[in-house]
Order: sequence, then C-alpha cells, then structure tokens
Amino acid sequence: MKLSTRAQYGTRALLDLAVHSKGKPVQMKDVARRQQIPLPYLGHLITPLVGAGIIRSKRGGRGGISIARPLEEIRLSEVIQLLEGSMALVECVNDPEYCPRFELCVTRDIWGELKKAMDEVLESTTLQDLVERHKRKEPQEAVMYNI
Amino acid sequence: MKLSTRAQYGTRALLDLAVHSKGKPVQMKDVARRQQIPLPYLGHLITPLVGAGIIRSKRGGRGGISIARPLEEIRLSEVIQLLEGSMALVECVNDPEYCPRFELCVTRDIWGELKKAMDEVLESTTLQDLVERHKRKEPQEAVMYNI
DNA sequence: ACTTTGTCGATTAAAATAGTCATGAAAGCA
DNA sequence: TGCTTTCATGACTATTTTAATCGACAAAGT
Repeated sequence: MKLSTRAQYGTRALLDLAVHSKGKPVQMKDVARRQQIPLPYLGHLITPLVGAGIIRSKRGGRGGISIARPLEEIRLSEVIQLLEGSMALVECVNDPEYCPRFELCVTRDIWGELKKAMDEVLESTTLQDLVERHKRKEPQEAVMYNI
Repeated sequence: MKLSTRAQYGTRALLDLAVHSKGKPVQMKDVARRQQIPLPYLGHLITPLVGAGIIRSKRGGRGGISIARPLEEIRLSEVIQLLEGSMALVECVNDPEYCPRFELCVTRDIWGELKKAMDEVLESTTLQDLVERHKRKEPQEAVMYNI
C-alpha cells in the first residue's frame, strides 16, 4: 500500500516552488532537476494543481510556474486529493452503495477510522508548515536580515 | 492508494472465525463462502496467520482452522503487518538508507506522521473489539442466556 | 518569424496484485 | 491398510494500476 509517485512528486514540487519562487515564475525544468522528477511527467502533475488554483502558470520565454495562493491556505489534504484521490483505503468507505453490507460491516468502520486519522493530519498541515519545517532543517539557507 | 484484498479478506476471515468458531475448527470453505473469498486464495492468506500463531489449523476430516489466541491479544496492527506489510506510504519511512536525503526531507516527515496515525488506530484495536462491535450491529445473533 | 515554455492526449512499459491450478501432506475413518 | 477430507505450497497466469514517454500544439515573449 504505497503512495503514488504523483502525490510524492507533486508535494515535493510544491514545496520546491514555495521555497524557490518568491512570487516569480520558476521553470518546470528547474523544479524537475532539483526534485529529480522526469520533466514531462511533472507537466502532468502540475495540471490539476493549476486547475485548482494552487499553482499559476505562464508559457513562453521567462515563463514558468508559481504558487497562486498564500501558503497557509494550501492544505495538504487538498493537494493529495487532487493528485492521489481520496485517502479511503477501500472503495466502500467513499461510496456506501459500493457494497450492500456496508451497514453491518465492522471492518469497513476500521478502514474508515484509518482514513479519518490520515485526513486529520493532512487537513491540519499547510504548505506554510512545510516551508517552516524545511527552514528549520536547512539553516544554511536562512539569511540574517536583522544584523 | 488502496488496501490489498489480502488485508481486507484476511481481516474479514479472522472476524468470521472469531464469531463462528468457539474453539472448534471451522472449515476454510465455510469461511470462504460466508465472506465471499475465493477458497484457494484464502488458503494463501491463512498461511502467514498460522505462522504467527494467530490461527491454528488442522488437516483431514473434521479439520479446519480456529483462533489460536485470546481475541483481545490479537491486534489489528499485527494482522495487517502480516498480510500487507508496513503501513509506511513510502519506502524511506521504513528504511532511512533508502534515500540519502532522509534527514532533510520534510515530506518524509509527513508520510511518517500518516503512518503513525494509522498505526495508533491499528495498535489500539483488537479482534475482541471487532467482535463486540459486530455484536452490537447484529443483535439478532445475540442469545438471551439469563432469562 | 522564431524561440521558449507550458498543455494535453495517446501510447507504451513496467510493476504489483489477484487469482488459479496442480501436487502433496497430514489427519481422520472404515 | 487404503480412502477421503482438508489444509499447505509453489508455480504460473491474468488483470489492473502506475509510471513514464512521445509528439503535436498553444501561448507568450524577443
């Protein structure tokens, strides 16, 4: 039971963008290189994020992609939903009509609890949180502004 | 990102056993029929559970399988581990050496938190809990002993 | 015009999962 | 003993999902 590379790559790409783009477009090829993601594949991951208004893109020379919203308004839950779909581990958790026994099924309840546990983590984490954690881990990129 | 049928079937089979076997062996074909699991496939799921001492099996006429431990000593975490493996959503959460950037990688931390959130649910749920929930949902199977 | 850069659909490749089949081994029973 | 039942196991096949590539195209700049 693994997360798809879509979700992994996509999250890494977003964090990369958040760190490297200060409002200015960053070329996909740079993100791809830094994050070790095949460039043509990255294109496909970006699409749904653009559609959801998380990323803004601009074609042509000096074009690129950039974050389209305040970082604290981008929840991981939304990102993962777009790239991976629901975190439900079995179909019947999303769609009760999928299995006629959903009412009596006890195991379904457990899979539902697992989904809920994951959703809580993803709902409560924003891209801003990731950036802050990242800064804490890579102090060499921090700049002393006030000295 | 779906749970394998192994884990789904295996958990259902175990619950079925807990409900239908009161210490006495139950034939795999009966479990398979009730739980709608292909019989030859069920055989493969049972193997690791027998190996771990969760299920006891007996061949030959009047043989079958039965639960080998007190229900409250069978945690879902153990069952899932046997049937599905670790709940880590990416390999680097299990094995730090898998990716050289594990120390600095922020997204890895998040996948680790998701694993932890799931593990907590699975650790805290035993087969006994499932049986109790099941009884609550199917009162028609309850028998009045004290009247 | 020409170059750069993202968009999109079609297609292929690779891997994981699900399921089957055939053979064998243990246990009971006549 | 020999027959039947029932689980055990490894090899194999089929199916599905995921990952990735390719090519043509569209928009934006110079």
